[in-house]
Amino acid sequence: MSKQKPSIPKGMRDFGPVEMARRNYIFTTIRDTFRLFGYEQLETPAMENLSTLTGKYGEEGDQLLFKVLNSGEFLKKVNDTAFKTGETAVLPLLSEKGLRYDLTVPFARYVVMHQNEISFPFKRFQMQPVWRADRPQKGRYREFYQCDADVVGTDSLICEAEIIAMIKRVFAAFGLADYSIHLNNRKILSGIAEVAGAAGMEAELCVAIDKLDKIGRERVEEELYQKGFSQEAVAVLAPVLEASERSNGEWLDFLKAFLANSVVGSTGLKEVEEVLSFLTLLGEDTRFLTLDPVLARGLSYYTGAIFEVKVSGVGVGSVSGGGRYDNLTGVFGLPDISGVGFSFGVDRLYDVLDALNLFPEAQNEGTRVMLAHFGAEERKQAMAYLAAFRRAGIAAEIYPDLAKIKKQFNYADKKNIAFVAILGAEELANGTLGLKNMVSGEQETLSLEEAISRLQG
RNA sequence: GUGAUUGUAGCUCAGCUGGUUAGAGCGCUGGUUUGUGGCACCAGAGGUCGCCGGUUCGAACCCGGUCUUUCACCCCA
Repeated sequence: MSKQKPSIPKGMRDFGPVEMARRNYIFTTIRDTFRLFGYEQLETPAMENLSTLTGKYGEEGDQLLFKVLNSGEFLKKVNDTAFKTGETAVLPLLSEKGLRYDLTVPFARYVVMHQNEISFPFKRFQMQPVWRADRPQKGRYREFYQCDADVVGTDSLICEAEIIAMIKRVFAAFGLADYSIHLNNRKILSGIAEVAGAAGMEAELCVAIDKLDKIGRERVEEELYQKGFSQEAVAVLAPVLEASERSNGEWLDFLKAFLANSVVGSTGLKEVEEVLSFLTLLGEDTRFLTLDPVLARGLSYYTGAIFEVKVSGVGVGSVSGGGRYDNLTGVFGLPDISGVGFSFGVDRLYDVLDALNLFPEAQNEGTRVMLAHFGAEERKQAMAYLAAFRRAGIAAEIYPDLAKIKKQFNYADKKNIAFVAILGAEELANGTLGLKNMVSGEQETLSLEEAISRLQG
């Protein structure tokens, strides 16, 4: 065996103890919030049948799926004709499983498979990694975690209001004060397209319009022309694209007039207003909430509300997003189930909290006391103390090797252990132990009971 | 998928127009200190210069390929 340099696949990461402590802080905060709002946890397998995944994320999405090679003689099924036909013919013969691309589609699959056991509305959350084979870059990885919460089986806009409330709760818990929840509605986008006389070109309109804050009005208009929008259409869109920032109220007034002749558009607007009023009933103000009719988001399956959360002042993309999808389970044979959901991007939240220095100081979540010993006899006695500490609920460990006391202290110091309990010949004879506070440097000689109460304090 | 970019010790990085034995800081190991960590001083270990190939008398340095890093585009958490 030749030596090989250890490495991990592109775009994937290890998480060390410090990172894990911080990630768990994020997970715990989000999980507590989901539970507080009545969501139940679900997990689905890392792999799904490829047929479950393909065609759900558009052509681009299919390209980004990680496919898993069939086990056994995976070439057996590939014959000459298939091989000559090319990838599209060969792929299904080679691979029938793939890694999940998001949590929403597996959830939809789950709902359909278990429709008879589920009582609707069904509220679940799911926190698991997903995989995408795109090129990694800032804040984008090939393996990353999503924390999804979805409700299916109701079209009540209370769900939308609650999603906003949950986002606010989570962000408040993190101490984030400068962020905004962008809210839009797919029907408003449809209405805008309709008013512009480009009813069939919603998708193109969305992709272009969504980039407004990123590339500016002129380049959006350029792109619209490129995609075949007429002069008149772009002219009609002008007041929407105007850079001047409107307040939520101003947007509502503007849209009421702008969408007056569009039935869908007006419906969308009504939905937004209803979400806002439910939010008020929940006792939530509209701080952090930005009406953003230009927000489109990529995924094409949204049919109602659309959310996206951006944190200001850090170069990280959106940290959370979601929306309502009216017919997600339709492709799996269960029509007319409306759902709404959203997702926190843990990895991006991590970057945000890190950049803003918002992680709490690592509290004493590690070992509280380490037992150090001067020899084999002392170590034996230390084992008894070790067990006693643990019975008392004190996180304790023993230095496992017979080593110089200096080395043992060094270990405790590196690991930020608060106390070291020392056992030497003297302590052994007296039935005591030396307890040293590693921060203050103070040391006292105590009985086991005294040490326990000191450590519990 | 397109266009750039990065790779030298465990980590962060020097390394001149190609020249003989590739360096620093931090960390690590040992010692000053056989009952005490952090601080200081001393000593030491540690590198196929990402990998493969090419040019050259000679390559960490130049060229090609490949992997990886980072960034923009597309798209997206």
